[in-house]
Amino acid sequence: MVTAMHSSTERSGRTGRPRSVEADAAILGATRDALVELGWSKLTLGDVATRAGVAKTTLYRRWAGKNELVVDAVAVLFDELELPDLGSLAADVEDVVLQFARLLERPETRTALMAVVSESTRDDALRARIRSSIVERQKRLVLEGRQRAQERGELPVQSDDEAAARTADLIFDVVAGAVVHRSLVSAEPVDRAWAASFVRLLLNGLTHV
Amino acid sequence: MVTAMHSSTERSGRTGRPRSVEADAAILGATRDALVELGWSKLTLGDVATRAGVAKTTLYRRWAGKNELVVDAVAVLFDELELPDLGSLAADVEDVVLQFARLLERPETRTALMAVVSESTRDDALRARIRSSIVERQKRLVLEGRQRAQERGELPVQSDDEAAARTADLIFDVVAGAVVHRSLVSAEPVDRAWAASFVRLLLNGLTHV
DNA sequence: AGCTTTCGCTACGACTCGTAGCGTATATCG
DNA sequence: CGATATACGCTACGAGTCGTAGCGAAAGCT
Repeated sequence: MVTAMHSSTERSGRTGRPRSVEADAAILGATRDALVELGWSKLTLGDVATRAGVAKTTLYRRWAGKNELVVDAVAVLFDELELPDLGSLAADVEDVVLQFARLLERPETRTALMAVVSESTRDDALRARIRSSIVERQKRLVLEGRQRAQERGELPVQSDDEAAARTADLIFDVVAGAVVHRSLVSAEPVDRAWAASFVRLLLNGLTHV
Repeated sequence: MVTAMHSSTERSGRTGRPRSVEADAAILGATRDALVELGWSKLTLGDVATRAGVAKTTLYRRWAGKNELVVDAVAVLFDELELPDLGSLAADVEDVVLQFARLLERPETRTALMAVVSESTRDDALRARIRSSIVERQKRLVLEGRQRAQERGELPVQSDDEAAARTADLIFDVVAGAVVHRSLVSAEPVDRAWAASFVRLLLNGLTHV
């Protein structure tokens, strides 16, 4: 393993000089700034190092390359997403959709997210990193929403655990995929009107409109 | 305008030596080959030129850069998609979903599609190119499917034309987004089982399962 | 013919990459 | 305290890519 976990405290048996945590924060912040100003393709590690007030070699000591660095820099932004309790499943989902859309409107995430996904198609380690630090973390929103909807009686309880897990994955792909496609590919605004019609489709289906 | 249209015949008032159409085909083919072997990030225009048996300068005379070249090289693959008539809306959609998934399994499209979308977030001309040569062209599948379903009585006819257009766009984003997300982000297989449960969700909704 | 544009080729400066080597700084361990 | 171990900043480097310029030759049109 080239790069170990960064966020967690691994202050165990290590004996030498510890890595500066301030440098870590400065580098990730500088990476986001550079993404905003330059975008993915024109971002260089040398530039990030200068912005962070850090030597370029320090960057390479901590991250294997641009891909890994950007994933870490962007991942934290997704943790801001929260599922509110607005009284109904439709309202809850609609709110999260709008939150997610606002996140995708930010230049950092716009330019970085699809780029790292593209890179991950030829790099298994990178794909695993994206999954664990972004995708898998946000499935909590689906699980929480379903739990609440079941308590309200809006959704039936699935007895089979495996089937329930598959359904949750399906919903996640549909919601995240639709919002990403609308926002980044179709390049049309995800506003309240679109979110409302999407949620109606998601809950009632095409034939029950 | 740096690069003019390539596909259409613009054999009008031009007076000098015409551009070689064989070169065009060779370049686009070489681009796809290079995408398969190297992936987006390691693909270089010099390498493509060598593969195509063409001078590097010829490439730059026709395309502004890597982005535009790859969009043209990949766009034609999407025209292979066809909407079959299997008797029911569900069966038709399921089949297209599987076709689309197979297209996304190919290394060329896997690595290129998300990359150019990422680049397009900072390049309006590129975004327009993607829309006109890929996205907008494939909406035909949605329109055709709806038309057929309405004739079968599976879907109601929307009298308001604007509302109908918005619905078509919504469906397109949901279907394409879900398949792309499942295949490229979640990196899980889009098999018959997944396609079936997705179509069930799309037609009946979460609450009518 | 003459004109116009494309072609292949070579060469170029500018830039980025990722690494190596060095001396210095800052921690833990005996 | 000294010894050890690791991280740091800095400089320098070869390798590779970019996009462009300049040239003579080729291939169309009128």
